[in-house]
Amino acid sequence: MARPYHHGDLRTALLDAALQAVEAGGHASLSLRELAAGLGVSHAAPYRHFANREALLAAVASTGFDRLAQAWLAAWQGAGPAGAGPAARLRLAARAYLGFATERPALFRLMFQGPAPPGAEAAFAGLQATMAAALPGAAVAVVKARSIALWSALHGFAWLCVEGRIRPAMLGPLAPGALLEAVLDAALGPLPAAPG
Amino acid sequence: MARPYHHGDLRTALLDAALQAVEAGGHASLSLRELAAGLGVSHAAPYRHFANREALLAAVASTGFDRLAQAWLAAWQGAGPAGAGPAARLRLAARAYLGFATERPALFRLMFQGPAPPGAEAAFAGLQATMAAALPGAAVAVVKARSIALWSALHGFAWLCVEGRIRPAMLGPLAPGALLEAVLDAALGPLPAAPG
DNA sequence: GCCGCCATGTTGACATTGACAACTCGAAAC
DNA sequence: GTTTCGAGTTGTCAATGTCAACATGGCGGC
Repeated sequence: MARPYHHGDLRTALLDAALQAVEAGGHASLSLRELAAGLGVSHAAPYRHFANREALLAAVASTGFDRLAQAWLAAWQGAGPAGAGPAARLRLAARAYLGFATERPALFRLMFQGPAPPGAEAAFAGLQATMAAALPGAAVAVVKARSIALWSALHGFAWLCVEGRIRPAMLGPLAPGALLEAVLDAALGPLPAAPG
Repeated sequence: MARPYHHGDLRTALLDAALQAVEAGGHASLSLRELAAGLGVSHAAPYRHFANREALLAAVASTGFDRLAQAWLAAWQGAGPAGAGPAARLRLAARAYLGFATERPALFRLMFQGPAPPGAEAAFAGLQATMAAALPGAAVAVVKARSIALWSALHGFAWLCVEGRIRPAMLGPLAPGALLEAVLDAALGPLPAAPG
């Protein structure tokens, strides 16, 4: 069965393969030629679908943001014991953010480097919407400030973990679980309790 | 005046040039050959002093951590109105961290990518020492947890700013200055007031 | 049913780069 | 004065991103 001249859906095939390659070896070692060879097309075929290497990586990063936003919203909407208050749900979403980063470290690294790909702002908008729901009646400026503070703390902790910058030797008597809770407390800040 | 066969101090010359090149164009576009040509040596000369490109970049990152630690300690030790309490001094140090990141964005990006270069842990140790001074009598585990929470929040905010992920359009009615203060408040957390 | 268009792939080429091997220079040690 | 060896050079190779020129074949218009 000879391959047809036209691949059929090379664009999505490239995206899938690139995502896999990034997760496997990091975006730095991704080679367009290797990718093309793996899909059985010539080394210049990818240029029919992406202007250059950077554009392909940006597309991969974009799908990463879609997944991250999805994970965040799923944790916020679906989960938690019935009747859990916004504070508890926000904490679950924050855990989802950290879980995403630690489960897909290479994708996470790619997502937050270079110019923001499409989807990045939408992901933050999701975070902000949940923060608004957790702070009923708060002023817009307050919600935005708290959202960025939360995002910063979560992102910083995730990044430092993913890059291996928080070494067990640095923790001393502090248990990793306790550290996680302390970081979450600081990141989330004061929140109103669950409504009775 | 013919150049002597031996450069004299090629290693430090390479480090200086690499630092400049990184700050000018980012570490991704740094080329060993270009660097060597700029210093008037052959394209293979750098390999006598650094195992590979990565090793040179790691050395640059290491000096970056030295400077960051220095900036942090200087802000903590030297500055502030006389008699300022630990909380105010810690806030100044935090501002110094953010200032470092925004003034040398490309170096900052390099420093926090890949394996931690020598000097990275010492820089964090400096942060932790100041936190310990700002929380007199606190348990070691508490100091460590608070230090990492502070580091995470600062680093996350700095990174998002440096990468242009916090766009003015996202702020709405929130003034940038107010955002900075809010992030600092959240990052620093509750601290004891200045001693009478 | 035939034909031409053009998106999609292919081949070929080029410059750049990181990296290694083999050679050479010259300053310092003896 | 000779030797040694760190430091720099030349030459080379493979891999890669990118572009230009060409080939293919499916689809719409006739």
